[in-house]
Amino acid sequence: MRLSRFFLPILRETPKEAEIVSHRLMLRAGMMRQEAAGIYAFLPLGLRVLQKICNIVREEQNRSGAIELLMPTLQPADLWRESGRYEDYGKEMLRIKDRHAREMLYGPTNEEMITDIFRAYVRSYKDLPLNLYHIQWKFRDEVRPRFGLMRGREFLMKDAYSFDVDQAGAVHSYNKMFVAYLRTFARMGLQAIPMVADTGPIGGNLSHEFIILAQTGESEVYCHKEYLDFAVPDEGVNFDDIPGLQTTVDKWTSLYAATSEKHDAAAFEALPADAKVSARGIEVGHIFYFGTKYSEPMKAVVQGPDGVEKPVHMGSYGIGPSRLVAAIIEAHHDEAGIKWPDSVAPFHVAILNLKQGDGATDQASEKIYTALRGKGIDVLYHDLDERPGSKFATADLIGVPWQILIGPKGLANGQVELKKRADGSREMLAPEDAIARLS
RNA sequence: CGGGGCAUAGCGCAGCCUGGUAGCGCAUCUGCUUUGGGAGCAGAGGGUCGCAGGUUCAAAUCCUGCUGCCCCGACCA
Repeated sequence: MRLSRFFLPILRETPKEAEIVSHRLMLRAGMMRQEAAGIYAFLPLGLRVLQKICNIVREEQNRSGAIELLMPTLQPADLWRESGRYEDYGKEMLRIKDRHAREMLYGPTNEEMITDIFRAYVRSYKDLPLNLYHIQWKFRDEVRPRFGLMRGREFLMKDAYSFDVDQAGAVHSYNKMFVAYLRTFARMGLQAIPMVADTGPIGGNLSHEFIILAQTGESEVYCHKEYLDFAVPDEGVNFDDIPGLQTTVDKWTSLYAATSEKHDAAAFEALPADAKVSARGIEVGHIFYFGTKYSEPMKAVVQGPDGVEKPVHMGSYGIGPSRLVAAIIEAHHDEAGIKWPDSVAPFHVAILNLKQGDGATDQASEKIYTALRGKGIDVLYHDLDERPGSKFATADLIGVPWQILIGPKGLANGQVELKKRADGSREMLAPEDAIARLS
């Protein structure tokens, strides 16, 4: 992508409404724009990151055996009357009437709808287990939205719903998601720690929040230090290996880890002094097992081998991709801007032509640009007529992992400079070598 | 929802107390010079001062009401 043909509205100064670093940097980097309290438009750069995140989420959901579908944002109120949650949800739910005065709502979550879909088609235990997910916008009319994408009212959520004949099956489904989540966050450069969680209005009795540690986190969390070094299962993990998955989950839940709501001060104090980690955390995922809470009132039943109909055991599993954009920035930034992990970077490499209009640098830049594109690499070519300093600042701000600096000085020796954004390291290379390095 | 604050050009702000020509920096446009860490000079464009009432000869400025947004707290993926 040539910057001259892209839409990247960089802000040199920070809009005053932005308090936390991810919010500031997203606005400055031209990733998003606020349209109302807690409601944002994703601009092209932000969308690229969001899509990368969604794709990782999708790959890991698929790998674990979950199946993607897409439910609507608007739902009929009647479904929610069946579960009893239409009244329970309160003002957080955005209620709407259509032209026929039918009561609708903008979905804050989808348990009722997925249960409705399930019960319409599934009759037999032979069709289970089943895990259906979608990635869709949600709306929760928070009293006080804040911190940009971190706590918006409209947010993108991946929500998966599992269906099993019995509790043992449901626990395995839960474990699959547990492991899929470990992998998902790790791939984004985040060390997420599963913590014992409150089940909240969704209900149930088996639940974990996946928390990443960050100074600007919204809640106090407490955990054992060893979690920070635990290895995440590799992509060869066998999701059908019931005891194997259980062993992994047991390991990841063996040590103390809790958010402030579930904090047990005595248990935490009992840990060795150097093992105690008390920090701020950002919730990036939440998984629940809630049994027959919805299947029973909504009559989502299957016949077992014995011919008896029983309500299915369900769980639901959320990840907030839009919040993750902010969370990743909180974990990966410095004074100059964002430092995207490769896996979610909006572009893999930025070419900075340090003397636009100069025959030699123009030619070298074009050549490298074409070569990288030919290899299918996401490259942003800064081809505007700006001074070097300005190009450096822009590239550092938007956080592209690699920068190729092409200037007259280097070219005089037949070299360009390759800079790694993460640690600022740089080296002079022949253009072909820089290209090879990035391939 | 309780408490606090803000609203003046795209962004950041001054002006308001003490009413009288709407200003500064950055950004934008034109030209020339410049080109390895947010360039210099010269010129230009851009604002119903959040909205609605009121006071006054006259309101960005004083008064009343409303709306939007931000922060702290309570609540949540």
